[in-house]
Amino acid sequence: MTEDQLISILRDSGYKVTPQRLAICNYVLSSKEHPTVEQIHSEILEKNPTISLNTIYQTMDMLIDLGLVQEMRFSGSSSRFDPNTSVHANIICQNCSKIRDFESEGIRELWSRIVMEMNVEPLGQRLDVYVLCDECRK
Amino acid sequence: MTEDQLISILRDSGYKVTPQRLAICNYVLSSKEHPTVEQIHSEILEKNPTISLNTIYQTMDMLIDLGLVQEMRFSGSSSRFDPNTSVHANIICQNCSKIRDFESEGIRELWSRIVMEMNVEPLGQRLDVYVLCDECRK
DNA sequence: TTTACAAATCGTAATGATTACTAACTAGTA
DNA sequence: TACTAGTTAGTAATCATTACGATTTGTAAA
Ligand SMILES: [Mn+2]
Ligand SMILES: [Mn+2]
Ligand SMILES: [Zn+2]
Ligand SMILES: [Zn+2]
Repeated sequence: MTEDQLISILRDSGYKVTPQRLAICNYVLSSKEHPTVEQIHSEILEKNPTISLNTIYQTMDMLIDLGLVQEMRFSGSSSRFDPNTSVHANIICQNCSKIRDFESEGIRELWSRIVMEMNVEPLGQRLDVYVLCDECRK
Repeated sequence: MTEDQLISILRDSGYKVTPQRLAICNYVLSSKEHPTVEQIHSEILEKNPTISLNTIYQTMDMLIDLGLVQEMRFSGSSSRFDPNTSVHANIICQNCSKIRDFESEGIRELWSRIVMEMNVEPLGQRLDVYVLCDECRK
């Protein structure tokens, strides 16, 4: 998504466009790390040294409201945020907590069959697979 | 699972068999509600009026260690515990938070294909579908 | 451009679920 | 029966998240 597109979405939904929001959105929406608020905060702090942790929380609430990110809660750690809201699997290492996305035509197709079998209208989904990643298996 | 089987599992794993543990396990392992610690606690209190909330937490940790339950964290509410650790989907109402399990040969088969495509050795999984349940759609 | 105002931000306080601690208790064993 | 390591209950501490309020700012109307 371009910055102009993002700005349109914010304005259309009645959200004001602020430098803080742009900085946070730019980082989060392009992130592959499924970052925590703390990670987002320390990243943004480098260029915007007065930004509040609270603003990160509020902006994540906004992004959730807009359907642009999904919150993922875990035991033993704080929430992580996923800008990929399409059907995909999160491959999560039980040891180091790294998360890798897996997306494919196959998984979308198979998941849509499962949804059909369940006979529901999904508003969203969370498909986690818990593994030991290659590094942690060594 | 019978109580005798449960007792064997506890003993074999070096856990002592206490009345508190039996009461909690009997309730949780047969529950379909994906209960919270609070729900478990108030349920157990009726027959065991001095049981501590802390004991519920510790027993849940034990059940997780034994692989007999899975913890599910959510935004806006406390953890819920699922005694069904096999491959299944949790159909979760975004409005009233009720959770319904969906299990079938189809979903197990399709999920195993997805796992094959991902080329991982799963230690577990969490398949959530977010919906509005029949009641909440009215 | 200036003004008005609702919304956003920041810093901090409050909340609440979870975890840590510890003295008293008990299941399992010899 | 007596011993001991593990367990429990009660409570205190933690810490991620949410609530609050004074100040600032984006937006749109004048
Ligand atoms: Mn993801
Ligand atoms: Mn379930
Ligand atoms: Zn790892
Ligand atoms: Zn509902």
